[in-house]
Amino acid sequence: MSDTASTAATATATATATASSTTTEASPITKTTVVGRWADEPDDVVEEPEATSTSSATDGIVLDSLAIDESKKVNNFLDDPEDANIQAVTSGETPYTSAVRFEDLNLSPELLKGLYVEMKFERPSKIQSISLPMILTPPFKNLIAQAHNGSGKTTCFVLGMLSRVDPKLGVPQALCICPTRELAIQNMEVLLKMGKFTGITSELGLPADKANYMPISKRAPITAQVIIGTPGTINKWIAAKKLGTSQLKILVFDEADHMLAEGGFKEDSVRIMKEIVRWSPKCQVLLFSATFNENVKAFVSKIVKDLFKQEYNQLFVKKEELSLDSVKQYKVNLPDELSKILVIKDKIMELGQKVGQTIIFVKTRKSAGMLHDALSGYGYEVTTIQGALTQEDRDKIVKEFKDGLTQVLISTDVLARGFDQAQVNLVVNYDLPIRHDHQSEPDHEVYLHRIGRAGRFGRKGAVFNLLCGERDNMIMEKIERHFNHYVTEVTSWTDDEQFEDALKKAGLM
DNA sequence: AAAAAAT
Repeated sequence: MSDTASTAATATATATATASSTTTEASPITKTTVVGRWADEPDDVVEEPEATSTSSATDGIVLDSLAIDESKKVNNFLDDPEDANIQAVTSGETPYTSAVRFEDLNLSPELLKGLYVEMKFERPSKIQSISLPMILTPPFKNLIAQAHNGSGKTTCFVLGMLSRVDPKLGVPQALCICPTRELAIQNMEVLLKMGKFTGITSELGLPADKANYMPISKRAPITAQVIIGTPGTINKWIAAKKLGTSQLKILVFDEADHMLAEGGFKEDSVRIMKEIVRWSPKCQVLLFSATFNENVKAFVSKIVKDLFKQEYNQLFVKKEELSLDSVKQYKVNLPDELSKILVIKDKIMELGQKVGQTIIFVKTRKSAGMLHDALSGYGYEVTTIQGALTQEDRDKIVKEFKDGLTQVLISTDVLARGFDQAQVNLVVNYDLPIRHDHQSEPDHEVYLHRIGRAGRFGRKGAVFNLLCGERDNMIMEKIERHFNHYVTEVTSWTDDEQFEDALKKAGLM
């Protein structure tokens, strides 16, 4: 806990943990047509009895400069109840004012046009209004930013990259590293759309499949201004001197906690950082994710501090406030593994299709295939994605799902993070996510990312966790405790009405 | 008894 705030200035202020936004209770924003506007978490239920006598001292929200502004009523970081659950820790003297409109950000007319015309955004979301001034105000400080799933983080760093690039300079100036091929592609799609009128050039840094393979030595040096890719390929390009790092102005890690986690992509990511800091010591670093557990948070802060030797800002959300209130979570106890398949066949397939698209998460590639075969055998149409498929197949299956041609997608954790499809209203955990070093412990972060595939941008959603046996129940309980979020039980797995009811209560029917 | 990236 005490680790992170070490470099920051130290005037503490608390965020009011008890949300006071009870005004719009009658008409929560449930429309699936919400565009580019933070529909926001509904007002809070009165759960936790005493757990919230927040110890301000340990939370360390430091709003040194902001506090000054506050007296002038310039910023609304603290006044706005909407922002109460994002904690800002700023360093140094730079004052920031949260952006009420995109016009407040000194963006180029081309970029504004992209936001309004192409993206159809209206106003910055919460994380956007807070983080964009931090990203775009000189001196360009590094930023470690946590925000809820589906709250618009991608826009923050894509806008950051697009506005830092000098269009006249035909060399790589912005680099974004992602954990999966799918996420890199998705981020590139956002970049192309948002940057449509800027003329800024970009390229994906992904491994080529066999058909398009070209030895790295024969490749021409990269001249695109923005590169988005996966760590292996980016490292390869840098090592082969095909990707110059001397003009880089901004470096982004999407899903940064995973990118810097032990057993994740830590080594690759650190290598990229070291190479870049060597040639572009003033390069701005942005680390974004919905999750930063205490371990990773400590490491991430340390590496940013040690390597880049610059001031950095931080935005964090308490884990108890990370579950989306718009996504209703359920658990179903089942007598055996076979009934998991039956419950999906009899309940999920029927009901799920009525309320939108569904993603079913499984633990292994093998169980993905087994479930797929079983459901196909029953005559249902499902598609499956996992990392062992060819790149071509992966792209095709994602595209079909995004185009709405398929309704139910079985996936390993390859899509657990970042995958953005507004029509996904239902997530099923066929297996609960568990830590691979301690099989009896849940992987809290993966759980949160998985359920965050539903309820994008304030939309309604539901999650069914399929439990089988004492161990599953224990893991579920640990997850509930960790996020301080009760998961409702569907008591009879054979009762149609209970499932229908659950979806109704989730606001989906 | 592990996902993913990539060699």
